[in-house]
Amino acid sequence: MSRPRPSGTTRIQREKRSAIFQAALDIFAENGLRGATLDQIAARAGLSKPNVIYYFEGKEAIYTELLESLLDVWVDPLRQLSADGEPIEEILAYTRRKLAMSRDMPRESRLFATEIIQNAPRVRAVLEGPLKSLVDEKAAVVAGWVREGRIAPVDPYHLFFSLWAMTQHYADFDLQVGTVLGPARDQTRYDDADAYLTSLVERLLRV
Amino acid sequence: MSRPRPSGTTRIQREKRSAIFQAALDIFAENGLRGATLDQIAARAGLSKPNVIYYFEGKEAIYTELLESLLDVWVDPLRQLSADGEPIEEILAYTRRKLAMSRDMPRESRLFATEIIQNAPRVRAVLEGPLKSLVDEKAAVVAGWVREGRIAPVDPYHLFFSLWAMTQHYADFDLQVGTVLGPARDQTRYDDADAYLTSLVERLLRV
DNA sequence: AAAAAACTTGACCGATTGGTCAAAGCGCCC
DNA sequence: GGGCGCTTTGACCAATCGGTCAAGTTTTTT
Repeated sequence: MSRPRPSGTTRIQREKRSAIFQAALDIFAENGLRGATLDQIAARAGLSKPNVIYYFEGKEAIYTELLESLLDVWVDPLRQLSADGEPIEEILAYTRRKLAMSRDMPRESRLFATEIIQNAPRVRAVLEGPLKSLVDEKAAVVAGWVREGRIAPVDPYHLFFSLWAMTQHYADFDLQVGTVLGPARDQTRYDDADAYLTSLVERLLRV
Repeated sequence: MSRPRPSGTTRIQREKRSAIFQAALDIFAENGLRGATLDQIAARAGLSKPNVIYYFEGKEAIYTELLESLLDVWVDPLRQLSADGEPIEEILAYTRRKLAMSRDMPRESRLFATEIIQNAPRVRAVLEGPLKSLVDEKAAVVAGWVREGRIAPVDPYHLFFSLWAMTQHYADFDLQVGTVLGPARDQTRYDDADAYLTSLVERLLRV
């Protein structure tokens, strides 16, 4: 409240706020909110600490704004799941979208994972509202497919849980996956995962 | 180095060290190493901060000792996977052991999850050594079952990844699971998960 | 029961933390 | 090019951090 926010949005504001978000994503994903420091974020963004505070109310504000700005992107793959398509193809496409997000946005995945593990005091409302509604809606679609006999009987909610778990695992537990697979399979990791998940979904859902 | 460790192990030492471990498990699982404070741990254990330091070298020592003491328990379910049993029954039993661990040891699950997500600088050696060996050994068993045509062809490593991911998901993402399922299904959550995973494993592996 | 050993803690310390503030720099429009 | 508002920062602050220490209390040993 005490600090007057700049009124109009200038070019510099867009650039610097974006740089801070990028830096904060790195730092928060690796250490969580409490484990991250403003100095780390400022250093990574190439700014001084007071300068960071000039653009955001404080450390927690960076965290919550970052989280909220990512939530939409994060649940978007599920939004695209269409009741009109061929059921198994739809679920396979959803699985691939989620796996691609693990490959291309591992920091975001880790950020959410850390937040949820630590009881998400900051995104609880979003989980309980929009996310739950969306999942309920799409679960109903899957339940419809089951009723029509177009896929094998399956609990839609646990199906989603397992898809989330398996795809996000490759981002969140990247270190473990890399260690167990060894350097030889570093290149093909996500291709192998894609093939495995494709086969799993088909076997699970084919009537 | 400076502080002389007590020589023999007394009753009080066992009790207090155990109390500190329990408290530390709570705190570390929720905040990670950097996010946890000695004051929090001491308060939860019902001790003064200097008293905690009396029993451990420092915060990091509590963390690493805790982690190491849990590692054995954590990978034990996989160790029990026997090449002599009926393949699908063996993998189902393994899945159930892992799911039971999520139900009964959620804090431990979250502690490991946080550690791995944050690049596990402290358990890397264990991952690269003993864990990798164990997984390689058991993956060979599964590969053997595939070769003999006793289960459907799968990549053993990705099979393990998916089982880890799905079972641990119920502990690590408990808040999300609970929110999506709603209070009505709170009681049956783990029974439903068990039924779902049983069906998934059977459909995935049955020839 | 007395001495030794083990245990406990209030007071304290230097380092780091999130955040403030006044003053100096900079860019952009007239 | 001069002025005004946006931007930047060095110096600083109170709070909290991990950890120390000397002095006391309790438990165990003899």
